[in-house]
Amino acid sequence: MNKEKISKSVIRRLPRYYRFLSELEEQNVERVSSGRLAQIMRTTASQVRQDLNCFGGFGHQGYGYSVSTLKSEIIKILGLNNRYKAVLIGAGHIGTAIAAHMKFNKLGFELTGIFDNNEEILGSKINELEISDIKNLEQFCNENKVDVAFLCIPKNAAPEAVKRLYQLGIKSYWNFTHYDIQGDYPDVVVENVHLSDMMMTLCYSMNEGL
Amino acid sequence: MNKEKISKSVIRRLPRYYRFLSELEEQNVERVSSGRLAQIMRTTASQVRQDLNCFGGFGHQGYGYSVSTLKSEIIKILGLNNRYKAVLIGAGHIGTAIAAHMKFNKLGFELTGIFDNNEEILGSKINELEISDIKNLEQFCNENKVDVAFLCIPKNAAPEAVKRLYQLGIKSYWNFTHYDIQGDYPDVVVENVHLSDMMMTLCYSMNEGL
DNA sequence: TAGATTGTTAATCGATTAACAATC
DNA sequence: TAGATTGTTAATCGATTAACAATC
Repeated sequence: MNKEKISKSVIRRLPRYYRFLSELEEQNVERVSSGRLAQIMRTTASQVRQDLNCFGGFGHQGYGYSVSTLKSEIIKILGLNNRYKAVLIGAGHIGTAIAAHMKFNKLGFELTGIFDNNEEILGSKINELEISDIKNLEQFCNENKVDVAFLCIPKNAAPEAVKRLYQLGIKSYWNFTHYDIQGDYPDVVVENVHLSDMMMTLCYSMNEGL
Repeated sequence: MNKEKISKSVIRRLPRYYRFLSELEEQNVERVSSGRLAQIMRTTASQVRQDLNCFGGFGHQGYGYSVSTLKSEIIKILGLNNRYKAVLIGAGHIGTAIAAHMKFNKLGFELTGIFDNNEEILGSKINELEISDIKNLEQFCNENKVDVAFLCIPKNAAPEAVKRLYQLGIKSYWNFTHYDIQGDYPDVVVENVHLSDMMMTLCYSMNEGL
């Protein structure tokens, strides 16, 4: 694997490679050329080869890429074989949907705890996993190794929650709030999901034709 | 407003300007310089001025930008005063969360219909809005103007659903599935939300330190 | 007026695309 | 061998940052 820092643009394309390679594999396609892959991904063969070459020479001249090898290499690169232990903070609409819907173990994660402060839902279950009182967060994290937190709480509750999580040593976040975690904790890994920003972008695009 | 095509990168930053300007307004801040705004957004003053200048000279030399003017200009640019009529297709975990959680009318939209094929949930309500049988989609869309569809269904149901929606004249989509709409309908406006891709990216970043 | 800060042009940086020799 | 297709270098394109004259 290459030493050079891989650019964010490349990384963001890797899951798409992974998805399309999985499809090809399901269709029992054995090999694929950069040109064909580019077609599927709606990009250029050049980009495909550039991207894949960041990580090593997976291809064979005159042949292309082996679908199964390439797929498993990308799994390794993304680290999907991990089982990072995750806690979900906030079992409201979005949090519940995430907990119930995501196939965590195909994505490198395992959901090990769900926390909320709403007494009405404490004790009820999402996919076998009980919703715990946020008061027990410290105890839980001290007893169980936790790698990452999924933040599905209101924005104004976020600073306090992150403060507690950070103190517990959790430095990776999947952040559905608009709280700017990295602004306060620069050493942290964050993936932001700003659904309302995306809606606004969509709104702009719909306008654009005018 | 400028004729030049505005780049996607700029557009994706507009919601963030909007959010931070709203915050400043709440704090009764009257004016803001590109430098201050850059600090809040964690970018450069240069970028702020370049971005804003795509749309016209909202600033005043030696003074900066008026928070309220700038905010309302960005609302206009994004089109947040619109009430685009939306239907939600699929009232599963994600669909329900979206319907219940998003403040559509602050984001340029109005949710006017929810459709599903699961008989068990037909008739139940999310925020006053009844879940309708997907069989009635055509009838509903013919009787009501619909501008955009939010797709929260499984991937394999997506091609069929989009086919029907497209035939009904709906050419804008907020797409939570992995179905590549633009591949099949190039004239369509799509905003994709690929939550699992984002999880994989997070997984990669967590790995990276190793 | 002097200081601040914009709008805008120029310079830099990074990402994408093209080209082609290497080679299976 | 001939054809296909990679890996990689070079060229292009676009986005970000720097610089500075204009001006409030």
